[in-house]
Amino acid sequence: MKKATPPAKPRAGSYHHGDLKRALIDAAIHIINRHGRRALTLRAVAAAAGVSKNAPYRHFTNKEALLAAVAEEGFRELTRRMEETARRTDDPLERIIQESHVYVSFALGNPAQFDVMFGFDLMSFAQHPTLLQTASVSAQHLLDLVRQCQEAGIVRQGDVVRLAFGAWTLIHGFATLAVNGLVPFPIGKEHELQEILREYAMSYLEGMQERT
Amino acid sequence: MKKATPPAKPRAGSYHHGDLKRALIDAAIHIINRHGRRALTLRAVAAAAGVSKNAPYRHFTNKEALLAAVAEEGFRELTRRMEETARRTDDPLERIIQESHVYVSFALGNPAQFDVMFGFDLMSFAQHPTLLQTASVSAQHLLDLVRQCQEAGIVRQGDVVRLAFGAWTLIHGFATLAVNGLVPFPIGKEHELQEILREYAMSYLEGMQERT
DNA sequence: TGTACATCAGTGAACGCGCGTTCACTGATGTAC
DNA sequence: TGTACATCAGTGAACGCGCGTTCACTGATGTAC
Repeated sequence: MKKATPPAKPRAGSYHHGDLKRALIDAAIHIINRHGRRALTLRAVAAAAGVSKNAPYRHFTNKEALLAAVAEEGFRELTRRMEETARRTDDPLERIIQESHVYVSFALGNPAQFDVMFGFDLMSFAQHPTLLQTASVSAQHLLDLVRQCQEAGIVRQGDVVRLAFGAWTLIHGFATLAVNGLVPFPIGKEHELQEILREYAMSYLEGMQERT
Repeated sequence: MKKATPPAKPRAGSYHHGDLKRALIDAAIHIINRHGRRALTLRAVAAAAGVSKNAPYRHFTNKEALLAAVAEEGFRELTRRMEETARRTDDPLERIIQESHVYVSFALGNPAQFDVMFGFDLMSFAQHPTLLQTASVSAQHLLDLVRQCQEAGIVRQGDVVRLAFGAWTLIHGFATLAVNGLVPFPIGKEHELQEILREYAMSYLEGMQERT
């Protein structure tokens, strides 16, 4: 079962519903992850939140705005999980391996949301500044991670953006293909996924060591 | 300008249109790449092919079938370009670098089609056997490539599927992120894209060398 | 070679549905005096 | 503390549109005799 991030403050002193905006976002995330992108209609979201079909317009100017909120919440949750994982160890190598796992797990557990987060057709990042900002926090986290690897001598010196983007590329590609069921070997069990990601991360990092 | 793959045999002795099926697929590809996924409606495709809005039903059982054809044609074209590139050199290292470039270029040039090719929500591969088969030809091509690298001693021995999938993962991730405009450095010019892909491919292959 | 018939690619009109969105409203809550 | 008013979250009905799909048809082509 998926629990909403922090308890979402019931805000006792609120108007009728309590915190409908929050409830709508949660409902939208639930629907999109369970039933796919096409099932995400404003009507369905409103119904799931137990509210009439045009109530959402009090909180979102239109459907796209709700979708942007779904994506934004996705980035926030992803960052939260990665940071939580980072706190568990000091070893930057282990961090990068564990966080790769978190990234792919998030994608597998929230396939359609993940798709929206990186879907260019449905909306453009530029039009949703807070989304852009939230997404760049995730990116920044990765950047820091790679910088730590550089400092620890695991990864060679050089443009950290290029190095980090390479790592992201690998993990993001894995996540994308995994979501679409295109991984040609079993990753259903936790340890299988762990193992293969460890292998890939190690290989990538080896390739990223100082060149002779 | 995009030319249909081979001249698509006008089939002079055909009924009214000549080869409407082919024309519909071409029109669909044109529309989806130019105006995005949402603009791809059967009506628009029919209109673009200069035919009434229900004529497509003579050739496709429904919209999803047309979409599957669009995806299939994408894999066919991608494979064609990769094979063409492979023919230009005997050096497996150079092949893998050049074909990476072809892969990403295809994605950038045909963003929405690329999206459909790997979009799980709109259809499931399993329901379209010929699509699955065409896609696996692309996969097989990559597998052969990595095997050649093994034989040339560029890549270590071991499970070729795992090694190849890792490479795919990297390139596919790059393509996906590039399509969404998320690459944090310029790749607009040909040589910029070439250069960064060469860097990544080299790093990946270094990581894939024999381990001590 | 000519006629009668079968086939089937493409037509035109229409159906029905689900959707995002708008409008005029209601009624609960917060606030000024 | 009590009353009058303003605010605004949520309602119910309806609009209008675009879409996929169906239906009965038409008319060009291929084929049998």
